[in-house]
Amino acid sequence: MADQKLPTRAEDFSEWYNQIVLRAELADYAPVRGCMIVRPYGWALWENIQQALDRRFKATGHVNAAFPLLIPRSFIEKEQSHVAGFSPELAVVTIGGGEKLEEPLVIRPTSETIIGYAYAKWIQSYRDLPVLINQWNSVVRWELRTKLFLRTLEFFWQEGHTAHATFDEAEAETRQMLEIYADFAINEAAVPVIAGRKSASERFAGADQTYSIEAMMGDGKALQAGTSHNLGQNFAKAFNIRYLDRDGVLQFCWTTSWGLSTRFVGAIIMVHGDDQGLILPPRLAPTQVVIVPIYKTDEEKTQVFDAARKMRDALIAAGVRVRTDEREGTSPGFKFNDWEMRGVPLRIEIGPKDLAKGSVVLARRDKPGKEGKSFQPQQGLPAAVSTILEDIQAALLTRARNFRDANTKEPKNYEEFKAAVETGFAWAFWCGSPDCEAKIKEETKATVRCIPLAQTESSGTCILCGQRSTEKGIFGRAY
RNA sequence: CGGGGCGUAGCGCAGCCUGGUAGCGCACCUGGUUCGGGACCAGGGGGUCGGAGGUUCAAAUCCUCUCGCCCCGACCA
Repeated sequence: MADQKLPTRAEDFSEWYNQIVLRAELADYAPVRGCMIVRPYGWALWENIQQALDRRFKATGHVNAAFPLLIPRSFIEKEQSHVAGFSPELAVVTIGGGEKLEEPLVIRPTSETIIGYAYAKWIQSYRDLPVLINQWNSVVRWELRTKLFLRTLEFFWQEGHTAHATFDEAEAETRQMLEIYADFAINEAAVPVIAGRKSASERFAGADQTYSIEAMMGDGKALQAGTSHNLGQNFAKAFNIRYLDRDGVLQFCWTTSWGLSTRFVGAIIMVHGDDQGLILPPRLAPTQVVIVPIYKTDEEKTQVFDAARKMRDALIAAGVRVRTDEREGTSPGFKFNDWEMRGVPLRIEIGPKDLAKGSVVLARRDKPGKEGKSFQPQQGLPAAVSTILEDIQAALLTRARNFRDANTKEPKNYEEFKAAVETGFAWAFWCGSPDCEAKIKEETKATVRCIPLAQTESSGTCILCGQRSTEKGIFGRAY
């Protein structure tokens, strides 16, 4: 049993990640380079992410729809910076039904253009606004370097697209969706994120303003976990999305778009996972509780299974996502490790000794070994389990936040800055010039992840050039 | 696309240097003993050695080309 242990995160973070994805059966490699098969367990996690987000979208007035996968190439070319940004990574269909197509079709890398086309047809009057549509789909971007969940040629996401009468409304929408992403990340995924504005160089192709939520992974690197764009009137002008205002004047709409992808699964893995494997936040875990029955004889087995199933049913009735592991031929010890690899937040062990005492053993995934184990009476178990799951959820967030804060420095000078971004984030004033940004990246591999919306000081000097500056950025090496 | 590494059973690898017709561990199947932290014994199934071409009596092994994957860089959610 030599190969049962994962490499530790300290040894090889990248390999640790790859193996968790494969061994927890979240995803597998596809026959096409850079593509991913999302396995049922990974998809179940994604479905829970979808539900948590979709709920929030609906609550803020958005509706879902579906737009086509294939887009006329000319559409992509209508918005200048959009085509410049995306053309290198487009997959293009040139043959259909055995015939060369008159106009090649691109497989959507994102849907601003096709949606712009539709919105232009649908919107006539200010009375038609705002339009608040989201779609759950997959998109294709021909990336050079891929990694399961974090960057694949095809990835699953949601993309929201809205149209408004004024800049202010569009900006409010952009910021609202950013807040929704942050709320989701923190309260559902227990992933602490920093919400902020992107620098010009990191802006979405075709956006006036891009906002993002940024999280710190277990190796100190940053991951952009969701983005929200104020597209200004760029796409409205490219696709002629116009409305007649109250005064009878024809105006261009103001549009937004925002997306969060299966990359977020990668964030959950890298934020919470430990050297035993995955740790899933209870609110998103496909299985929140696993019951492992322990027995020797057939008679014990019957009794233990019976008790385990009753317990399972009581937990289901209490709204807990629970399953019993009734596999034959594997030892309890194996099952413990197996479910720890898969990140199940709470394990219930039940055996003959527990039946005799009317108790069970609970083992928390977030606290390895004895420390996380406790005896619990079978009476009132569902309530106790719910409480513990909430406690785990909170503990994961606290731990992740502490880790991030411990690895976030406020360097006084450029030397300290360089040291800080070796291991984590640096929170530093930046003059805003692309030159300084580029030079910092060249010298340290770190980039401005975002300029946080929550600023703590009103002015200082740029960490590189020393010019007066009014905003601090979060710098770090990014995935 | 540049640099590096690797393709041999589902997974991890040995064999290759020095050609002789494929092996180990894990996993899988069967039976038995086990079972409160990754069990053990016995038996068994599974391979176009990434692909194509070449050299040779004979190629996993030598030569040429090719495809793919992983890691590191440049670009990105």
